[in-house]
This record gives sequence, structure tokens and C-alpha cells, in this order.
Amino acid sequence: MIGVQSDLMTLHHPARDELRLADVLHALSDPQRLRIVATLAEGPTPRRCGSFDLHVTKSTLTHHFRVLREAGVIDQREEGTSRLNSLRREDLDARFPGLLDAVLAGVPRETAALS
Amino acid sequence: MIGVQSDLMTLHHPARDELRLADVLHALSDPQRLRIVATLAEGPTPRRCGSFDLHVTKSTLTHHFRVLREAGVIDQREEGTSRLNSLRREDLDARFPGLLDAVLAGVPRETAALS
DNA sequence: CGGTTAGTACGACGAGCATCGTACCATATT
DNA sequence: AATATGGTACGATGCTCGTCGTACTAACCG
Repeated sequence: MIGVQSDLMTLHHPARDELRLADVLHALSDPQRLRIVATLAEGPTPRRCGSFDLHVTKSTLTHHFRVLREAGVIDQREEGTSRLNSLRREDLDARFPGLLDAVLAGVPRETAALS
Repeated sequence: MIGVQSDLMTLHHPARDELRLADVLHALSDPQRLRIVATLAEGPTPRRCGSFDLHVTKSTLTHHFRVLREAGVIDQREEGTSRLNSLRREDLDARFPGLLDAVLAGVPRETAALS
């Protein structure tokens, strides 16, 4: 027991119809996470966790990615030694039409810092 | 000093161009506050704080209204013994076009409980 | 005046959050 | 095998949050 989400379990992603608005908004209500989402939205290709230039440690990064994933904002797939992150655009647009676009349009634009 | 926001000072509302996305999202990331905003959006007339049927105490209510006001989501005006709340629709739409509508459209619809 | 109504202020409590450091585990590369 | 890379797990810390209760103020109604 205890291994509720341990070991070989796949990463938990909420299903589209399980997305809760308050959780999504909370996930987006942090500047670091907003930058992650904005960067993710800049290109269609999934990105490695490490390719985001935020000034936080690796463990903090892991934390933010988990928050985003568990709220259903991003999708994380294991790929070799990395974890590839992508926006769950379709699901978000289906459940909360216009929300993601409105948020992305409002993200302050000093978000350069690509890899 | 100290009386930074005390006594007879008018309630502090951030100006339109001072609205910060993360703060707005955070203000909206609580179920109770989402209900307040949704209820406010139902009619054009400002509402008293007490006219929202949330199951929290008065002091908690006060807290939520302050969070919403300080994030710039609502406007509060003193009116006799009450405080009239209204959505800052124009300001929000100007700074974050489509955001409020997207959020309102996504608020779970069990929000009856009018006065 | 006394009482009611609408709301704030303050203080408290438990929970959660953002952050970090250290330790650890895979998978590659050399 | 040794090292590097990309990331997690766990524990800790300090702050903020949501909630409450009690006490208080201000305005209105008799």
C-alpha cells in the first residue's frame, strides 16, 4: 500500500469531464506556472521540463508541473529519460471554451527565455 | 502611518491598468467566490453582500469580497448600512478580453440561491 | 433611547502552498 | 564501470489561505 501513485503507475491525468474550473484557475494563478503554460503555447512541440528557464530549483519545477497536470492543464508523457509536456488545448477548449486563449492573451510578455 | 488603509479611507480598488492576471485568476479560483461572481453576473443591479446564499459566516464573506475587490474583480460602494457589489466587467474585458465570459460560462450551474 | 441590520476588525486554527536541499532513480554516454 | 543527465521523493520551512468566533461600528427603525 501507500503506493497509491507510486512506482510503475502511469501519471495521473484527470479526464476531460473531470476538469474542475476552480482547480484549473488555481493552477493558472501562479506566475511561474503561467510562464510554463505560455511557453508551452508558443510552439506545437512538447517540451522537456528542464527547457523552461524559470528561476526555481528542479524540485520546485517538478511541483509546478504536477499541479498543472493534476488540474488537467498539461499532459505529461514519459519519453526516455525525460518527461514531455504539452498543453491539453482540446480538452480545455472543450470544457471551458475561450478560457485558455483569454489567459494566454493576458500573460505578461517578458516570457522569452526559451532553450 | 499604519493607517495605510484604515478608518475613513475609501475602499481600495486597483486601477484598470494595475490588474494582474495571476491575482485575478487566484481570486476566481475559489468555489465560493466563483458563486459570488456568477450571481453578480446574473443581473445588472449591484447586490448586497448578505444577499448571497453561501454557507459561510459573515466574516468569511467579508474576506471573500475583499479578495475579489483587491484583485479588481468587483467594485464595492458604501451605500447606507450596506455595501453594494458589482462586477468590474468593463475593466476586466478591457484588460483580459474574453476571460470573464469564459469563466462565467464554466461555472457549475447549481448556483441558484438568490435572495 | 433601545434594538435590529449590515458589515468590519482582530485573533486564532488547521490546511495547503511555494520553495528549497538532499537523496535517490532511471537512462544514456563515455 | 564511471559519469552525466533529467527528473522524482521526502522532509522542512515559512507564508498564505479559508474558515470561524467574538467583539465592534455605523446606520436605520421603532
